Amino acid sequence: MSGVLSGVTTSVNRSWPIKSGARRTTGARLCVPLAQRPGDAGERRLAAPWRKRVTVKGSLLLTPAITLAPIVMATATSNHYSVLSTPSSAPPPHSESGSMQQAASLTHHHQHGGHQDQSDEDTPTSDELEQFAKQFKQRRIKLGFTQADVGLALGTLYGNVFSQTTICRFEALQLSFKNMCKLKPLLNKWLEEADSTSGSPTSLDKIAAQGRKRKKRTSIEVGVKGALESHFLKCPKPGAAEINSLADSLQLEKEVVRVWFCNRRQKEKRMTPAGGQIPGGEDMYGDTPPRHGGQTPVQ
DNA sequence: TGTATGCAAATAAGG
DNA sequence: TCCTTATTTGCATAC
Repeated sequence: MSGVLSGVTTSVNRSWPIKSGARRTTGARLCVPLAQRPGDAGERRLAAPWRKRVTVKGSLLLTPAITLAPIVMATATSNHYSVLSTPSSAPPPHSESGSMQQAASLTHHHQHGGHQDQSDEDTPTSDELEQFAKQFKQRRIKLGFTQADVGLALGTLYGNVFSQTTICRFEALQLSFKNMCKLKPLLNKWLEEADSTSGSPTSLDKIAAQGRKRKKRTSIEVGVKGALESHFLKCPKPGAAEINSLADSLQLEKEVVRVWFCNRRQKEKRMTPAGGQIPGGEDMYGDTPPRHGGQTPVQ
């Protein structure tokens, strides 16, 4: 579906070799936070990372982040990407719809009742989010949808596709609190739709408005990346003209190259010990502005 | 086959 | 117009 990127790059192949230290080799599939890894927004890796410090409506919630480890383990159901109307596999017997209704209603806990706007009134508490995520997952599985199904369905319904990854992280509470709040209504709508198999799109269109369509992630090939890298070493902050010619020679969008350099600089800074020296010498940009008191570690 | 996760591309916000 | 910083999101791959 989203395989097409207007004319550019989206290369197909794996572009990044798995680093030897990569976590995925550790075997266990724990929700191990990678916060320690410089440069990783480690917070997100925790289940409900926000629970440990988020203040909602003035109240400070602090349940151990661990609380919400993987719940219900999916009973594997085979499938292909399908949209709402077609559950991945034969939908499991619709038993226990009782508890299934809960998730949806849970969401409306605040939202309905009044019809309030997205004001703080609407902001779910982290407990509600946790609860919703949990029940969402249970219901999704019961309905016979995979995470990928849901992601795609959101695209179909709202014009806003999400990846399996995102749905997965939502369920595992591995998104930021704000992000969770943002996705929740969409998922809840989907849930309602999925339930009322009637299939008549309700007020979905309204939500579609939010739909920003994210550019498909460009996969930069290893060779190209190498070229960028070596260029970066020589000149970490190329000017527009340089970016243009680089983009030309590498056959990348100018914007892709620009963003690559931005991200690369960002990475460089992250890897640089807090107040410290770069393993290769002084500040390579030569302009390290004493910005806002330094970089804010991402917790 | 579906789910979990590392790394990084894309985007948002403020300057 | 482009930068920095922070955050969101997904590809690729491990499990």
